[in-house]
Amino acid sequence: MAALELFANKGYDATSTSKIAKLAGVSEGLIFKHFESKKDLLNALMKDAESKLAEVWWEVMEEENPREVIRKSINLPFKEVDPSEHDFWRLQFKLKWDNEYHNPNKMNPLVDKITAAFEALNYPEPEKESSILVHLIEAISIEIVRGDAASQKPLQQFLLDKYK
Amino acid sequence: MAALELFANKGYDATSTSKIAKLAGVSEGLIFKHFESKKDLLNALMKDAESKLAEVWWEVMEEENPREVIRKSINLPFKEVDPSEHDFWRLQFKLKWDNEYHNPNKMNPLVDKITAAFEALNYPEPEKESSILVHLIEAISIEIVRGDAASQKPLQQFLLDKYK
Amino acid sequence: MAALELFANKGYDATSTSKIAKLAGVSEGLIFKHFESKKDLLNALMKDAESKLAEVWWEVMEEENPREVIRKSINLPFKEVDPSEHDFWRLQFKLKWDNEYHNPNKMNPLVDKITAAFEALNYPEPEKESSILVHLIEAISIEIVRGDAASQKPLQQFLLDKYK
Amino acid sequence: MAALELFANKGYDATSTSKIAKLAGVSEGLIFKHFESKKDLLNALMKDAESKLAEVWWEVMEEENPREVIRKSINLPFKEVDPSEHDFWRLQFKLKWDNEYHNPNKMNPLVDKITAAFEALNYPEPEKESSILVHLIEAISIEIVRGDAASQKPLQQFLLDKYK
DNA sequence: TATGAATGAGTATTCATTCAT
DNA sequence: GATGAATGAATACTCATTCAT
Repeated sequence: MAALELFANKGYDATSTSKIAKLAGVSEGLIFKHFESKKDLLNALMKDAESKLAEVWWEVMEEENPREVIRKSINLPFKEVDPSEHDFWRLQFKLKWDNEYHNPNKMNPLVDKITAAFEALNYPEPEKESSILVHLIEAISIEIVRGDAASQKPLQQFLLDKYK
Repeated sequence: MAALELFANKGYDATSTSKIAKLAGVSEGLIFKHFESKKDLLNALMKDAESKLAEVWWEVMEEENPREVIRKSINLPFKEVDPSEHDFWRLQFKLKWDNEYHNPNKMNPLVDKITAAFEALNYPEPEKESSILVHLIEAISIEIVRGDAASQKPLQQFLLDKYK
Repeated sequence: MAALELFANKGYDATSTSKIAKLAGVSEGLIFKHFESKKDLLNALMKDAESKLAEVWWEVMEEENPREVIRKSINLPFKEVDPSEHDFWRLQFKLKWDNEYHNPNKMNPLVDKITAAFEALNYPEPEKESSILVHLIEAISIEIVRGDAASQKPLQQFLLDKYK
Repeated sequence: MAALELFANKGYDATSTSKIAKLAGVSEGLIFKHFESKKDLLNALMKDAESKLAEVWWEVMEEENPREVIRKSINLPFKEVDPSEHDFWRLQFKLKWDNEYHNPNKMNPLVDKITAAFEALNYPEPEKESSILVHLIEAISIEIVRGDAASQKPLQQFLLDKYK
């Protein structure tokens, strides 16, 4: 959608409803028939963030074999997605900087899953191992949704080997 | 300065020049005597980013001993700084999302230095090792300037041990 | 009707067609099937003002006995009416302030009838007597439709005595 | 002022800030440097209503002789005023219909003063006499500020004689 | 150096009205 | 007869910027 594209690229505050309307090819008034306010439009866009995260994490979360949990986690950022999805995720990461939208516990389920995997594999400090791996997954994801997949690709195999 | 505080907390677009003036306790007109435009004010704030980076990296960059390079790099995010500096760095990281201000090569000197260190230590894939360590350093820095130093602190010793 | 209630309470300009539609429980489009425009809706509401006035005045106008004319005129504002009618009359009085709807001759028939009565009773200045009594009738009516019947009630008998 | 003129003639809701600005020959923005909001502008206009009322009533209120109190009260609506003042008073009367601005006790001081006068003159029902006279004064005032002074003028002497 | 009055373009949002279904 | 999607113009208000003092 037009709003998603603009919010993701210019930011929420720098995107006027008139620009959204123009890009979407509709009248400005129509936006406010669909959404109570500009903020509400953003909220609607963010609404399915949780379910989308769950969907992306699905493969990891249902995995029982700890070694596979690690492997699949590392692969997460490298999944090929419809590039239009990048807008969505870019907006997600951007809003981490907006206190109103930042939920520091959002990654917890994944962190816990990976921690359990490291535990099962008898790593001496599973929480810290997990914390670091999740940092890496996020950092790589950010570079990729920002458009720099090429520079990150080589890290995939490298990490897979490292954590084998 | 007032502008830095507001830009860092609310974002550039959500911060009006009138709010800056009010918080700074000066007239709105005065701002435009000092800076040509609001953008110019932001630029001035960002101006010393490079020199500040260099300053922060100084210890690392002048180090000759590769093992020490790694150690000092890991310690970078944990340096105690005047908390007012957090505004500055928070703004830096925030603007990474603004294409106009994002310079993907900003980290290069540090990356190169760390790569050379890993090379000297005969790591088989020094570039990738370096790339990953820098990702971690950035990820940890972000959490810290966002206000969550506590959760990151334990990672310091853990990383120091891991890379010893 | 919903429009009458809103026009009478909030005023014509402060009442949007969407609020009317919502209160009436119909679609906004429907309003414009029934009325050409918002103004036309107001006109329709005002349409029967004249006939309603005539109806209210009926008792007075058909009276032959001058003393009875005066008595019945004084009683006019105190007639018990369906309180939903207050919306109608409140709107009437409110629109007196709108030049487009103010008709300074609206009261003429009543004024003339009362003047004739005072004449028949040999009052020396029947026009002025009439003018004043009509002022009083209107002033009392206004207070009553505005919701303050209690404070006006005592004036009824007082005036009846005064003009006996 | 421009706002007063428009509010008095078209009504508060029917008067846009852009029309006010245009009539006043200033930019729309300037209005909001002087007043926080359109409502605040109206409030500012109404602010001195009380002091103006007191000023107009002054002659009556300070009078000791009851006969003179009545006489001066009757004369109140007929005082020659700068016709620009009519805008002010027209707005006052108009806002009586706006619950937010209607203060039913506004007339109390005058009512009380006149009641006392009728009492001193041994009228049997001073409150009702007062109530009626104040109704008349208001009704006449309304006609005059609405622009119909001519039709009301003859009532002045008539009332003076009646209450002598 | 500093103020504060002034502005034109822009903001989110609401409005009365239209029209295809 | 009725709906609901759609719109262009208007609304109250904010913005970054200018300039006389």
